[in-house]
Amino acid sequence: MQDFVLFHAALADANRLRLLNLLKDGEVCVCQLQGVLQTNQPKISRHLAYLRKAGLVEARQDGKWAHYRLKKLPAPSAELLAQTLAALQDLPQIQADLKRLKSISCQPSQFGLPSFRPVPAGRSLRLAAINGGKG
Amino acid sequence: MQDFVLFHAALADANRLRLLNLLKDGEVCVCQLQGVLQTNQPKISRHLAYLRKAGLVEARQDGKWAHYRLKKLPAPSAELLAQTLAALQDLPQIQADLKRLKSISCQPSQFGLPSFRPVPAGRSLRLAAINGGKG
DNA sequence: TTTTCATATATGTCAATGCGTATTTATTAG
DNA sequence: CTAATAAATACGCATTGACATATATGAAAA
Repeated sequence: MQDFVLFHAALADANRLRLLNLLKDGEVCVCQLQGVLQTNQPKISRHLAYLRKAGLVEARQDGKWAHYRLKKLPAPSAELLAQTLAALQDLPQIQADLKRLKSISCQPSQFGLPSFRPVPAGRSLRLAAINGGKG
Repeated sequence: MQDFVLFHAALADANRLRLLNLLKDGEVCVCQLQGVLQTNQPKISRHLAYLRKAGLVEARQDGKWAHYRLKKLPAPSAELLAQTLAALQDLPQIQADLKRLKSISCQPSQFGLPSFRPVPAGRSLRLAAINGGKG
């Protein structure tokens, strides 16, 4: 019972719904999430931590970047989440978020490029390449 | 967006999930809901009011009794609620609730439940006076 | 090494929510 | 009318959650 309560509580927040929507097609870097939601970084981090504790997402650390993705859920929850995300697609803001995500690469400082370019996120690029042959 | 948030917030409570489950097969009197959940009356009333404001249930007044039922929901929410209720059916407490509902008729005074739970320890002079004066 | 930067967490404040108790409203009975 | 009963609401309190600011951690750069 408590599982259901926590599950729905995790979805009962606009920021978290937007975050989950951004993760629906694969893992995304925190800095991009911040760029899309246009808010301060601790806020993103807190909501991601909430989702992590609720078991809805998991994180992969890659150097100093953290990439989040949806977690594989047990049967009933997986269906519910999928259905919720599907229903959200009608909302203009949700569509705008996805559009914006595509236009934002993983550039932490939004107003100045770092001297390196980690990876233009998403797709099939493997950051493991950087991990293995870093340098 | 806010609709989704309110919807999930309404489902993010064990009492409300149990209440919705009890309503899934048709309208039920408040006094029966109280009998099944075995708790004080204002608690039931408050959660029902919450569900009413969230648009998930509606009430029918019948003399001094109130009967609640699930409200017809717009497409995405209806599916989500149905799926949630279906998933709940696996829980022992949810099954027990339904079973008890069938065995309870609409006669509130039978349950012997006060509208509030009296203080356990002696020391409440007013309550003692009332109880003593009556009996 | 130190600095820089991306992310996480600690802290303090404020609003929302849930609870138990008490009271009020509305309806029926005498 | 008064009394009794079903349900809703008001009140005080404790817990939770969201937020902004500040600080800590940890990895890469210089």
